Amino acid sequence: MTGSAQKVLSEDFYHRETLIVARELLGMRLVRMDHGQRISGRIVETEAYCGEEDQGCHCKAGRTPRTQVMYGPPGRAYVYFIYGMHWLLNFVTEPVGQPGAVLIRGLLPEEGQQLIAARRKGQPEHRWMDGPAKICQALAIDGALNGQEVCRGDGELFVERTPPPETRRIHTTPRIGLDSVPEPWKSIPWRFLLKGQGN
DNA sequence: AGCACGATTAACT
DNA sequence: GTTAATCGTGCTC
Repeated sequence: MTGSAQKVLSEDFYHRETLIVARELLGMRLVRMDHGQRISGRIVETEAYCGEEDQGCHCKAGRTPRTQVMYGPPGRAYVYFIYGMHWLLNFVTEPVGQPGAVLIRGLLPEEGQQLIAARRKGQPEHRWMDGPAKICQALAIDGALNGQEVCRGDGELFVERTPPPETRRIHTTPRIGLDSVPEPWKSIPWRFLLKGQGN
């Protein structure tokens, strides 16, 4: 086993409460393999979507072709299309049969800047991946990755463990874009942000 | 078979 | 602060 493989978050990491996974993903390094080259960034913003009871979660509709992957094993990508033009990346959490996912909303670029710049044409570096759809654009992520394992170092997409950030750098707010979702789901603070370096 | 709406973004004023 | 762009999904008829 190589050194880098040991740093890759395994299925066990995702096989936990969605809120825990969303919080602990902050600071970790998301890696996208692009034709043998690494594109990566530190995760600085996430949101938790927690099962059928959560009226902000797609799983409120139950098991459908779209939500199927969230009911499957953890450590998979849930990638879906929205607003007729954008892809969004999530990681599936919780045991099989218990749906949940963490939306990746913000990354600070670390590797592959040249490749990112080519896809985020004309944008300044601090705007490259400061939104969930921008991440998918920068990392060339679309529906083809839906359902793929993200807990293997030899995959196209995975996360590497980093030293945990200081607790005081972690902030929470309500989730974004759930205006028509009923309370308490609309206001519950399930958005997690890592502050303090570059944001 | 048809339709309303959305876990967004960029480009406006 | 506002708005258009654009289409898959899930619900209704």
